[in-house]
Amino acid sequence: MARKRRGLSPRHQKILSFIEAYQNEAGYPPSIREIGTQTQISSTSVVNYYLNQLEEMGFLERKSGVSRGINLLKTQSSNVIQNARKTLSNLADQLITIPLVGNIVAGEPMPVPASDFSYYDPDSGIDIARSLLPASESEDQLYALRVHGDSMIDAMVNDGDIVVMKKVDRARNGEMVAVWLNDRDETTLKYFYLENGRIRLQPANPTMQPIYINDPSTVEVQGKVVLVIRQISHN
Amino acid sequence: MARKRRGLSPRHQKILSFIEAYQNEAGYPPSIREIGTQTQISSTSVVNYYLNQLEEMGFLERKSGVSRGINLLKTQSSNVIQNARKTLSNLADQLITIPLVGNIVAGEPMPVPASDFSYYDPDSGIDIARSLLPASESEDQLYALRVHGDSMIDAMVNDGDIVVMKKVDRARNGEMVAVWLNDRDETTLKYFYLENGRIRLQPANPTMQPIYINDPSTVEVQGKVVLVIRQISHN
DNA sequence: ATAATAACAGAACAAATGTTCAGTGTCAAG
DNA sequence: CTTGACACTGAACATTTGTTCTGTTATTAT
Repeated sequence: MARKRRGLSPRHQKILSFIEAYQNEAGYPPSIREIGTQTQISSTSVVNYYLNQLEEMGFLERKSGVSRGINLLKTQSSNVIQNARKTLSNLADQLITIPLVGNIVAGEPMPVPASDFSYYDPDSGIDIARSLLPASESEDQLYALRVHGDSMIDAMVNDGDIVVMKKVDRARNGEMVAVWLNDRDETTLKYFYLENGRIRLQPANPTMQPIYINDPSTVEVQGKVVLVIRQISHN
Repeated sequence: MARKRRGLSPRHQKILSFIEAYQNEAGYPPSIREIGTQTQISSTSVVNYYLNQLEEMGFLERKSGVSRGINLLKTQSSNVIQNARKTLSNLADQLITIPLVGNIVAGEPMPVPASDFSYYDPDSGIDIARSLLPASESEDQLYALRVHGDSMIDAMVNDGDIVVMKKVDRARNGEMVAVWLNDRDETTLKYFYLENGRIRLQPANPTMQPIYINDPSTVEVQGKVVLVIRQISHN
């Protein structure tokens, strides 16, 4: 047997990179003789020989009979484009738009989007960097509300703040949730704890006292709070 | 005189778009005869005639003597790339990274970046959608701090919250600022009001009382608060 | 060493392709 | 109408270019 050909020989590489450089510069592929001259190959048949190999390896396509009928397949520039596309989609992924579906007021039920609300118009949405959200949050269950009034100050949430919520119907212990209290006709934001049959709603403000609810059916969990944003307006 | 040639005739356009399509498909430009066949031009000399015109108009370059020596200059695909680049930079503009330079604690002076701190390493930065910030905010003066402890609850800011600040050394009335109180050895976040020589520092929490300071030299304005972000962690 | 295969040389050939040129028709301005 | 620029035809011609063929030289396995 003769020598094994593993991967690309220096000549293969030289030819490939020359073709690509030529193509980028001239706008069309080089001829066989031009390739030969630039890669120190004296005979056109040898260039032909290598081109056929490169075609079999899948690096290019040739059209027999046509001058300069070389179509580079795995080029550097195609990588550039692919990378750009990748970066593009990555960037797009990093920024997600969350629909601002309404206001949250203590005295009235808060708006909750329908179970499948992917069809909303983003006429009023807020843009959030993905990195601000918990890593695994599926973004299609998120919506945002603007807080109206000072009634949420025990949750450290101000008038005008934006709360980003995730649609859930049951809360786990320690999560901050928006709940509707049936017996009080009131919406509130509290940390949720279910402790041996009794619900404890703990204000975020550590100086304030929790609410205890013995009948869990009187609280309706509207969603859990994922993010609170306060934009300070300067006039 | 003869008829004026204004812009591109249908034939010019047909030839150009064919060359581009061919180039994209095959990876190399078409020959003159191929162009003629596809654009219903019977004579190679006419194709040559048009190609020379298109070259003079700057749509392509030709290398005399070389087969398929056509280099398309103003192609659609170059537009695609340009657009992608544009979109890319637009997207990048929408998302800005703000350096997280340290913690803000009531009992000690808060870190303030140097006057020109554009050279920081973004080892720990937070990404913010531009739309969340006041429109005209120049982003190079922004930095972020993480709040440590419960001492800012009168500013409605919790332990762990992130405050995005803008570097200023003087505050205007109504702005929320971080100030260092010399005589108390304390950092605090308050709304700033200068009222006939006296400074009023108003807590964000409407249930709390303001601080009045008669000697303006005892307060050092460290920056104004632009945004407050609270990430609710779910374990 | 020897055989087999890969790598290369050189030249001849044929096909593809660009170039040129002598004409023809058309249209609009003078 | 005449003229001249423009649009176009057809074909011949000259190069460029890919292809092929014969042969030589290196490399490697047995």
